[in-house]
Amino acid sequence: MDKRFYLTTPIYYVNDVPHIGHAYTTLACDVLARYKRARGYEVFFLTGTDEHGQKVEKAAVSKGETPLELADRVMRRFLSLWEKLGISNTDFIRTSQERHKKGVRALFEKIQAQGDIYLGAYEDWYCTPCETFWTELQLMDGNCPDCGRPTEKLKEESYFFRMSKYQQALLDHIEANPEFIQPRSRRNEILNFIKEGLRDLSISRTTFSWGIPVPGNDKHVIYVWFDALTNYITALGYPDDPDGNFAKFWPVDVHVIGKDILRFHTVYWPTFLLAAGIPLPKKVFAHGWWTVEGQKMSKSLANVVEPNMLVDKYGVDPIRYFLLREVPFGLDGDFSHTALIHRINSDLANDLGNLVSRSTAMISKYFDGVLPAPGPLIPVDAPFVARFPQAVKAVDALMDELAFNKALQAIWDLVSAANKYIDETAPWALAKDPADRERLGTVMYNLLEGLRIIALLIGPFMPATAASIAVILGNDPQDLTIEGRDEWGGLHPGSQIEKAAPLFPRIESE
RNA sequence: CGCGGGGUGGAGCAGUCUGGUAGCUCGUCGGGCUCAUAACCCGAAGGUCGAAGGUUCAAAUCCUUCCCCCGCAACCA
Repeated sequence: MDKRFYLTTPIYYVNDVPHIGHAYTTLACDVLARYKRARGYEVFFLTGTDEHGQKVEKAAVSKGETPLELADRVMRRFLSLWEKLGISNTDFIRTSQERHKKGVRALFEKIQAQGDIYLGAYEDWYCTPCETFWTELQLMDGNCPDCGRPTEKLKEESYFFRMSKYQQALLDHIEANPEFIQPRSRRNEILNFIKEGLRDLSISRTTFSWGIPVPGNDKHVIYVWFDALTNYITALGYPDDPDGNFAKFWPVDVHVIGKDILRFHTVYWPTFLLAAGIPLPKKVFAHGWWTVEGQKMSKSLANVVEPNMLVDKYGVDPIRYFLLREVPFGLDGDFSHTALIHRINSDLANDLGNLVSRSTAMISKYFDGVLPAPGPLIPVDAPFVARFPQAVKAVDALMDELAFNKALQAIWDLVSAANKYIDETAPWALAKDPADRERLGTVMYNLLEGLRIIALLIGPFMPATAASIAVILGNDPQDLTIEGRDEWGGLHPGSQIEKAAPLFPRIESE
């Protein structure tokens, strides 16, 4: 098996400041990246910012700064949020960086050299905010079919990419690779779109200058999507590949995106790559959107959820947990404070936090904090112990499907089982009779060993919590490796167990 | 014929692709326990799965028709 894994977030457009949607995409990738690392993979986890285009140019002008100054400013907000959320990206690419521009030019030239880019003229309706051209047929009452705003008729000299030429090849690829577009409903959407027929795509603009000039023709800048999508290979070093990352990590294992940019990633990008003779991504996964308290997120409603504020109020791990647990990845979900508080109190404080508290309290009380050696298992132990290897396996499969909420469910089944195990074995009763000393030790060992494995599995989702539990168990909090440590029996009898302070205080309703 | 999402016990949802005893979380009610963050464990009540028709030995799940609800200014994952 190939122990390398490359995954990406979209690069975020600097015309907007970070909100919960950006955080969601990036967190999902971070969890997957951490999981794969814990499984012994060499992981390349890329995120970054998309900085070119007319909208950025206009926004900068209106604020009296240069586009690059604006990009610098907004880019830093993304960086600081990622730091705050514990994002473990390998690289951060900016489309204004020379390494990127160089790669974009190279890709453009390569496709051009083989005859799939030609200079033509464009006469169509242009929606400036969407940066998209529409044909007369596509317009709705003369307005942009996507956003409904007015369009203007533009005749523009433009370079075109022969996307139509790759229609069949793309269809064949999608048919032959059912995993390519996830979830499946999205795949059908795209198949229908392609079957309606692909037009050649305009891939240059002459109406503004903040972008990458077309090689050999300074009047044109390269279309922002051609520019932006290429980040996925320029970050690896395409075309020169000085560090060997491109050879090592391409094709990408998964592009994680929001559902709004599906077409760009499953039609435009793959056809560019086909034309350039570069292998296609293995998977594109489009997740759903968040509403807020039942309503669409919007600036006018002032309900855009600001991730920094959330983290300050509730802590990083609870937010990471909530976003990935609450909603199946791929479907839309609703963000509400009551749901968040409920998750924190119920899942984190009552189930997990309390489990850690009661377990370590008993070790402390009955064994002075020294982990006893387990004796023979009796029938009540076996099903409990047997759950763990099953769950480990299930979580592994679910992570590969990006089914984060199901993976967390599977882990929480273990937490519940552990709480139930305490109830069934009633250690407090065993503690009363010295004759049950060995039995009590067995129960306590099984409990703490279960906790160790639970903490390992939780690690990618809640790194700080996993580290805290590791400390409590006397393990190295820096090392959250799962591979090779997920088998039953990893705790050493005799090690010192700390009596834990509450991991997650309950949030009392206001 | 505009597009998209949805209608499953009180609430919020999964299950629908790959038909086969209707499931989860919360809430409610009852019980147990006392190690623990008034946390934990068990049990119960509660649904003709929007409607009608069809296919089938069998349909929440497939097909047909219909009804209802939500979103579609901008921003954007």
